[in-house]
Amino acid sequence: MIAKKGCEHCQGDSCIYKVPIFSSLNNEELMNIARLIDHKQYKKGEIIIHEGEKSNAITIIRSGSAKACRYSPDGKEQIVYIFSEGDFFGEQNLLTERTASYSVEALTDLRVCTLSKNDFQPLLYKYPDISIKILTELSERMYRLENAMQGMGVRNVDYRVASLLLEFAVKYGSKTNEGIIIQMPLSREGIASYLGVARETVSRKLGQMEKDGIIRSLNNKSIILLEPEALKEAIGA
Amino acid sequence: MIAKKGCEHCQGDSCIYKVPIFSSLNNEELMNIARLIDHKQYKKGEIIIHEGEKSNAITIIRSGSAKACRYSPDGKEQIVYIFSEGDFFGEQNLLTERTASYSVEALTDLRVCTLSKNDFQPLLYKYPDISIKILTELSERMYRLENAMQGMGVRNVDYRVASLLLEFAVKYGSKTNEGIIIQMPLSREGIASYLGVARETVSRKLGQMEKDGIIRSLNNKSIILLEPEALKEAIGA
DNA sequence: CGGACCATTGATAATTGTCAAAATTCGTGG
DNA sequence: CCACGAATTTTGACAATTATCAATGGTCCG
Repeated sequence: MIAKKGCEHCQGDSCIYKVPIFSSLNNEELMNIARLIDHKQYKKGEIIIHEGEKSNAITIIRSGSAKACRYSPDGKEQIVYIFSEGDFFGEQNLLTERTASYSVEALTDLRVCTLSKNDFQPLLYKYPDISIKILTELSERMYRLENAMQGMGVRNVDYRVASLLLEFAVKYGSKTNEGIIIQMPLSREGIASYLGVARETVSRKLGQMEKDGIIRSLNNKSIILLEPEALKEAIGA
Repeated sequence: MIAKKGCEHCQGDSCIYKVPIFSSLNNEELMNIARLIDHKQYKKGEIIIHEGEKSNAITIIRSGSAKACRYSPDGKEQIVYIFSEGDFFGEQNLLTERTASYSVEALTDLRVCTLSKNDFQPLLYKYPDISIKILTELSERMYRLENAMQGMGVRNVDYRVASLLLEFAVKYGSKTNEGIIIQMPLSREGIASYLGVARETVSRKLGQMEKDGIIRSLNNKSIILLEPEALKEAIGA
């Protein structure tokens, strides 16, 4: 991990310009905040926070992606979020005294901004819009968690795999004349750990979908959705 | 459902005095807000919001409890939250244009306060503390959802039943010399739908725990935890 | 007391997890 | 650019867990 104090290298390209939570502020306000921000870089595989650790900063992703996960005592991993550019984490630490409820690990090389608790809290009072943006974003995340909970509670694995592909198609997909090509942020093992099933089960389900002509797997990191409509139907949407 | 406009019947006992999200305000501020609030009552079993409906108010529970649930097309229910006194819902509607992501049904007779979107939004700007209180509460809920997700993803049913009993022991339990007696807010079917398993499986697991001397079921609505420590051990805490 | 509703139990089936082995993919260094 | 070894993924066989269906037994409340 490499850290840089302040924003002297950003030259108007600071992360705060592209982060939704600051989007309601004007230029001068942004400049003031920019001075409070530290920049850091991580290599793929590096851990940014450890579950259970005390942290005193909010971290905002400038580029790259990361997974947030929890581990059970027997070592099983459950991925709870996938963060990409513009997403933030560590906000719990700003409000409560709770330690991190998940670990965050870089899925790619990662550039982030951090803002310490002491610097951040006054901003919430000074600019109520920031709180409201955060509330909006947390609502969005809760919606996803509720969905995931429902998926794991009452849906079978086919449904969950289909949901995941559609979710990734929106976030990491681009249209081609053959279908939607998805740059998968997770390995098969990662997918398994996101859906709460065994790695082998993911292989089998994707294999079946490929036989059925719904998807085509180019390699371990990209999948083409040949029949997105079939997936939407499978999840009843 | 019975509705009363304003707070003329509350006589200083308005819900806003007992609701955490307003706890940072002084008396005069509370009085001003009290005038914006409507009171409503529901009978056990009544639906307060339907999933998918548009709603323009935040609802705060004054007394009683309610379940928030989602239904899949084949009619399976997944309970995502259980709300009791002081909890609120509908806050998504205040910030986004999204329709309700879950239905809410009264588990007991219920008294609630509601505050309309139009009245509530200005408060967030006027009193940043309210946003912060809501953020804190949402963080709490996300923590629970993340836990639930992990439970459903990587834990077996024994673990989940044990977690539920411990969760309920804190919220709905009282100490006796025999153990902790829990007034269960949910039927066996409700427990099943909260944990994402079949009703029969819950019966079997609780039956096994009773055989093992860990719990004693008094009737369908109350359970005594004879060996809370055994449960804590079962969840690895 | 009776009837409706809810919970339990048993038998069986379906789905998914686990373990082991083979096949593929990936990244590095020549 | 190719080849090689490591890592990841796929496949198969089997086991374990839980869902489902059906019947029985309890409980609650008028």
